Amino acid sequence: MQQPDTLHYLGVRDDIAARISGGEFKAGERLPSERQMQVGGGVARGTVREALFQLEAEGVIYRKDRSGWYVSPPPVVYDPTRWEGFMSYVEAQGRRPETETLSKIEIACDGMLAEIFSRPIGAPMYWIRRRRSVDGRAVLIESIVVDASLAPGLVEHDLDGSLTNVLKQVYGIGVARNKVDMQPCALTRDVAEALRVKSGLPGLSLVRTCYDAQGRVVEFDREHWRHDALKISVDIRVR
Amino acid sequence: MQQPDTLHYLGVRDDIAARISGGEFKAGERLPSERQMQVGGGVARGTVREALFQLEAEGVIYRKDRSGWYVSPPPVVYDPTRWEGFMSYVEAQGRRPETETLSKIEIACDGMLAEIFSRPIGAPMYWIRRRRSVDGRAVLIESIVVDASLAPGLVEHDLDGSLTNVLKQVYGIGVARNKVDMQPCALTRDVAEALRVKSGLPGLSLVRTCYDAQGRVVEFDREHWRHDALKISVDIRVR
DNA sequence: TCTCCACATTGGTATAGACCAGATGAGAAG
DNA sequence: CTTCTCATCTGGTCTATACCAATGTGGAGA
Repeated sequence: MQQPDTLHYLGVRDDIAARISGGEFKAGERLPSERQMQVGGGVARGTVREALFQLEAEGVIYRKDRSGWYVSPPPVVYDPTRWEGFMSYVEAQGRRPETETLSKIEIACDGMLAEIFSRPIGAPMYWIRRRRSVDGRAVLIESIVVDASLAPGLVEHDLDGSLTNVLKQVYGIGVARNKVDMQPCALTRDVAEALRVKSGLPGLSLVRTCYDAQGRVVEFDREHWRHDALKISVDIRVR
Repeated sequence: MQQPDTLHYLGVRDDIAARISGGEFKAGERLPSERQMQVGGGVARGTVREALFQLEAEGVIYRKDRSGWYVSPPPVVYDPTRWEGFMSYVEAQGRRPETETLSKIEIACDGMLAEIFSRPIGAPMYWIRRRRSVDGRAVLIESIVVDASLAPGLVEHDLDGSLTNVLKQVYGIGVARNKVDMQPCALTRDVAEALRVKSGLPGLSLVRTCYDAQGRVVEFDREHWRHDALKISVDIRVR
């Protein structure tokens, strides 16, 4: 059965990939179960899974725990040099953005935050955790910290929309500088649970620090994205 | 042996991670073989591999095919808004950059390139393929296309250094605009082979289009990075 | 009609064993 | 001392099986 230059799992991979690109399965649709694909190809279930992992790494398919494998929708394009928020750029791409606030509490500034915000340890901070979705699929978890002294009562507001808008329109806080760090990572337990994916799945970690015109840190934001949901595009002109 | 909330493979993962952060294994060093770790923990080899895959996804370790698992060195920081080339920013971070030219040939402009470069189909182009390493480990494969009419005889030069420098100093071509797209991907067969990694490993695809002051496309560059070798950092001020 | 529960299905984890091909290193040959 | 060969070690692939836990479904009951 196996040819020397055709590994079984790659054969199965190509098979499934062809059926997807051939239109048999469309974006968002469910694939047949692992056991069904197994009997079709005459291979062990582990081999089918190997092929599915491959396609998952490529961003072609994704899984919902114990529900099945689904065809991935196209990724969202993100430009870190633009000021638009999530809701705005997702919508501009013809997709349906959604934000859920998972928690919003007041915390005391710890050592790391003290350094980032240049505030004393123990100073009040707001900590907001949100889940954002595109077309009904959760794509990122973000963990935002805002200096409570700059935006008192922030957590009383509805934060299921654009936080940037609230900061600007309610508190008059504008952002003058944005520092963004991005790094491939594995999604850790708490994030993976909130995204309802398997812990350890590859993802993209995005850390954003926003400064106002006075150079004060306004917002510190850690985002964890599904690796298949995002495409980064930067357009730079000479300064 | 197994607790309900402690999966075997996560236990093994934590074990290995602790030994790495504890200093037992240092960056670049080899871990014990899978079979050795198996007997130590009293688990099946598949379970040990599951743990190793997890650490690989996290960027903590990497593998050399059929040689063993090694501890990952820290990633290189890349800022797409800066004009520095690879050689320059890697060196600035105290690492040792290296470039090998795998091939450099003249090709005819195909449909896709014609559109990108705004040149007729069949126009002469140079196609350069290079492998770049940090501290002796191959981290990316790049595939560069340059308009041959802008830089005649380019491939006669030594390209094992900075291509940007050659374009500027020999041909007087400067870059005025840079468009960079990044997307998590799986490393496909040819790239994986050149990087000597397993095909399908997660990576980062980076596509760069360079324009000169007249808006002509000077260079079109596709880079495929190991996912654990790169960290992206962007610092943006309001325009 | 709606709700709730039991059950079949699905992916997730784990074991054990087998063989292959590339990498490596030790030893033989020059 | 160098070069070549070969046995050994390593990860890579594959099969087969088993059980678990979450999901989704359909039927019973309110």
